[in-house]
Amino acid sequence: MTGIMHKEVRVRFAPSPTGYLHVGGARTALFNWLFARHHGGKFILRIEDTDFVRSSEEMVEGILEGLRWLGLAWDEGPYFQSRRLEHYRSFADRILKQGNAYRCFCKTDEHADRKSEYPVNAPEDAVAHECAELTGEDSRRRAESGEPFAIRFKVPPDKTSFHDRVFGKIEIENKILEDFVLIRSDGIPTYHLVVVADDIDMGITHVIRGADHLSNTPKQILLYRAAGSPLPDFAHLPLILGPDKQRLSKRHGATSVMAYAEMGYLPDAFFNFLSLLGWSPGDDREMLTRRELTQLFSLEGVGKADAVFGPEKLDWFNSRYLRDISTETLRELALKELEASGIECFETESLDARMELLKVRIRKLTDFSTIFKAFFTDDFDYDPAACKKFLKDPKLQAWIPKLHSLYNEDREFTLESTEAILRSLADREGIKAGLLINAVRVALTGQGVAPGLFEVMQVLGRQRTIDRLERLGKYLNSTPED
RNA sequence: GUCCCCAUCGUCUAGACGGCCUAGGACACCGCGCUUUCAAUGCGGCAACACGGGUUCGAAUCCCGUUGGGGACGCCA
Repeated sequence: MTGIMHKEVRVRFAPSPTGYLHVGGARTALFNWLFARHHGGKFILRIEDTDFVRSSEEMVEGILEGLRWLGLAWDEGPYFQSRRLEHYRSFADRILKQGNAYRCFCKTDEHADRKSEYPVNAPEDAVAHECAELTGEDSRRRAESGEPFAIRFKVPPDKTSFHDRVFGKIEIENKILEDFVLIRSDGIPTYHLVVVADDIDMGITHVIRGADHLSNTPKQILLYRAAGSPLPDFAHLPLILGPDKQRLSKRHGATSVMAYAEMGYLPDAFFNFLSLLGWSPGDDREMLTRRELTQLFSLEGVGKADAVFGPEKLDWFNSRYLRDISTETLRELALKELEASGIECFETESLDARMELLKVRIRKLTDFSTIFKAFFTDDFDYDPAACKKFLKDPKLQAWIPKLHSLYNEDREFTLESTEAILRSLADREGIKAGLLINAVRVALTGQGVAPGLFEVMQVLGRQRTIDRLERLGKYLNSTPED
């Protein structure tokens, strides 16, 4: 156990499958992964599913899916705590035999009562447990007679302190700690026990987890001591909060990692964004590859203050990654997105040209099936705002058919010819070209904003351009002026 | 209520030994340029050391207090 392996860094991500992988958990996993990779160590996945009521198989799958999407491959596991119950029991027995724990025969609701009282009583110290005073003889006899009991850790007097790699020295008075349960009366071990037992067992060298565990750490340290095991390094990560500075929750919208996948974010962008939440390389760099991140990551760069999860910057990262991606990859992603949205894409030949036009304008993959839908299907609507802005001139009713027939006669239909035709029509009519251009943009894309109009014509092709002009003509005729 | 922790622009943050900080970068936002709209891009702008005391020749950086925020106090994890 010790010896040859003692230098290898071993970290773990230990989610409980009572929900999907949320951004906070993902960030924790990410930092663990980065730390392991940086040190050439192992990243272990452990599922903490000792809460049988709330845990589910489905959630486990969801968590694995999220980790895979983010590209956080684990080196060992997943280990399931629900399959190691015997192990924890023997760990607890050992503590019990040593006299560092005792059987508690109280009913569970007795403690519930006491708990409801304590904000009123505001006791200095934790409530005492009379079962701690039971003699070994009594205790054993009652246990053997079949009376149900829990096993509680006997918190020793004095103080407990430790050095956290991000928060520094943490110290508490042990008397504020209640004798906590190790094994419930139904025989199922609790979190504090399993986490310590497993971390010892799996040779975890660095416990990197959310700061919500900071005040639980002293209890666990007591357990390490009782077990006679050396302490791992602890590094608690500041929490991720919602824009209202409250703990991130469903109220804040999407908190599940897979929701971001579905909204069209790229895993690399999300990865990069997450890596900068609570950590900084120390300089101004922000666009960082996994490789760079791995090289740069260190616990020293982790800040202490909680971070607000603001999606605007994620959007920016995403658009940057989208822009830098290869056309082939983008094409595949676009096709996947269109398929998922039930859009049948026409003319796959000019797809790459369309990608080129669109890539600097999209912020999310879903933009392909929403605002830029008209680049892939004829089944699109005119954006009401665009109509209001660009189709209001009644003369358009005459100009659009003219343009339609001009393009119909234009055999070349090149970038140059299409532009020349439109501009000369504008000249003859004595109007600004922009007026026509904007209207035609609505005709071709349904939107008020799009890539350069004549380039759009090229990627759509002559026939489609003509058809769409005709469609606009009909639309203008059928719409009563206002 | 008790204990623990945190505190730089709206947001993410840089800011090792206190002086290089009239506090830097990025996102967002606002102008201007480019332009057929948008995006991209270039330039410029707005905007922070929570507050109060110390220590010091000198503090965003150290100490104390206040305020604010978060977390933990379960036979949940």
